[in-house]
Amino acid sequence: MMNDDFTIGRLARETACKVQTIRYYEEIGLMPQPLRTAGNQRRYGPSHVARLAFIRHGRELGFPLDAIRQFLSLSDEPDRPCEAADRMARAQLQAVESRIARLQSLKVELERMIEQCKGGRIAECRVIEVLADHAECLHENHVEPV
Amino acid sequence: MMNDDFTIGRLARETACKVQTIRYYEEIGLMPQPLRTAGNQRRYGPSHVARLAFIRHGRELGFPLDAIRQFLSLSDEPDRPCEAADRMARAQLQAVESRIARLQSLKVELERMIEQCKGGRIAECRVIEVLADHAECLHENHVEPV
DNA sequence: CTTGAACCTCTAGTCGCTGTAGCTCCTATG
DNA sequence: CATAGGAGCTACAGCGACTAGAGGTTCAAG
Repeated sequence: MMNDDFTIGRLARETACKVQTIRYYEEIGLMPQPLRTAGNQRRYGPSHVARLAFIRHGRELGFPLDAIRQFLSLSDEPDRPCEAADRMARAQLQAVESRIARLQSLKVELERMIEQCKGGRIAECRVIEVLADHAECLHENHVEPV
Repeated sequence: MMNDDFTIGRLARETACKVQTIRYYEEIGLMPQPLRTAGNQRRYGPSHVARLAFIRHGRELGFPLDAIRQFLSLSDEPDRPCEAADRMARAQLQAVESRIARLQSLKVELERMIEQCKGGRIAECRVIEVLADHAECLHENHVEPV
């Protein structure tokens, strides 16, 4: 009926996801347990392809698996308001924006460091110097994880 | 002589680093084993403060511990050319730049997703839709890890 | 001398996979 | 029909850089 005839390898190719990753998603309950052949091999159908593509796309957009789990359960209730999905997307946007800001300030500092290094001996190396002495930085606020 | 009289907690406060993290750095050989009191507690001196500050600053600039390990061994040989340090800093800058580029394209896509969502039901939610169908994305290239 | 904050070791957990070892299964060819 | 080998299976270890907790000990102030 639902012709579940894709092997895990086929599913992996279809969705550009590694085989082990699919098994991992199953283990943590993100992908449902598929049918098995008599010889215990997994067999998938189109619904699995769609679900895995959804997950992978979410990951590519930087959502953590937990957010994706929530998106998936939201998408199971098409009549409910999409407020929650919207909120999660906005939160992710915020997270992305703050990481960009953080990386921009790192970039500036690294550039400054590199530019001032005239390629002499370690003793005069600005790169090492700046690392050694935080006071030489312009930015005090590079604290959250990169 | 070198008055090693900072406790680990004091060192942690001094460098804005957690106590466990200091012990972890010692475990992986990034920080040297300090003196111990008769009661087996660690006692640190100014050189430890400097070294840990160096490490933390490197981390804040996004360098992996391995790069920091190299910086540290470079700074032990002040007469050698600083080429290697320079190269590492440039590599880090490149990494930062490519992460910024990647995040910028995520940002655009998230904004598009959010902007088109009119806040109705899940069934019409653009956020869910875009996640479900990769073809709705403009960017094909969001593949590397965030 | 007592209290309690800070220290100690050891272990396990985080996140999202990735890799390996040592099997079994499936299918295509001879 | 036998066999080869690619693909599948489970189970577990490892990555990076910490972080958290249990359960015990030490230190310094009062």
